[in-house]
Amino acid sequence: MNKSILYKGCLEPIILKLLNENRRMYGYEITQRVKDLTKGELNISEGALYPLLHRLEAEGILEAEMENIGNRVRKYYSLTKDGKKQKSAAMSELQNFIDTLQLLLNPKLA
Amino acid sequence: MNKSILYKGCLEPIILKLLNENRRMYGYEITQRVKDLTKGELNISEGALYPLLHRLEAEGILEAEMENIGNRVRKYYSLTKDGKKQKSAAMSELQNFIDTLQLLLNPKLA
DNA sequence: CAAATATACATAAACAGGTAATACATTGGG
DNA sequence: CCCAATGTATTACCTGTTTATGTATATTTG
Repeated sequence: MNKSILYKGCLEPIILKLLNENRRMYGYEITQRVKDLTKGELNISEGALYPLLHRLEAEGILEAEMENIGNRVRKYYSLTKDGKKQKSAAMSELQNFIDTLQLLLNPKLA
Repeated sequence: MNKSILYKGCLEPIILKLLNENRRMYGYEITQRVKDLTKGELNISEGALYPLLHRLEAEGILEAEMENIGNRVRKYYSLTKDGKKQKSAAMSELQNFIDTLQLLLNPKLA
């Protein structure tokens, strides 16, 4: 039905991966990067993104620094030391998930 | 966190695929088959499975026939003609989802 | 120059699809 | 004889989304 529901639970590992590769990013930048990387397939909504970033910051997985760009404020996020461990765990979980799906879709190649 | 949440939305296409390959299956059989195929990784809970089977039957995607096995009753499900179309749609959605995830995990191979 | 669009963050309500627990009944093995 | 496995089913709850709304600045376009 609604294919976007498939992405439930994927957002966190995606963000951790992007932050691992890019050192620091701000929210809007993440949405655009993801849209770009997925050729428009995946559009992260703000209602999903910002609460998640706040939660990850509260959990000590991310740390944030504000920066003024003209009259605007940007909030840059980056991985903490804990976040890097968390990132590895999240990535292998996601990889495992994909592998398991592949087992289901194509048992013969297992 | 909870990796099982990743599988949200995957249950329907998985069931349609299994029924497409096996002509007819009953609920418990589906849970065991999935557990088997995924080497114990994915355990479908009854609270997820039965409501979904009922919904798909109500939507005309599946049809059911009861069968007595000794003193027990089994409910076999199979795809309707509509269900076979639905199955194709669901499978390509799931494949697209996996491809998109791969784009995110490994942009260089895209 | 006004209007539309893009940038940028944030929050609340509603929703969907799960989990976990519970229930009930039959069957087979130790 | 009890307990695990088989088999269908329902319910309360949880979680991570979507959708809608709000605020504000910057840039493009007719």
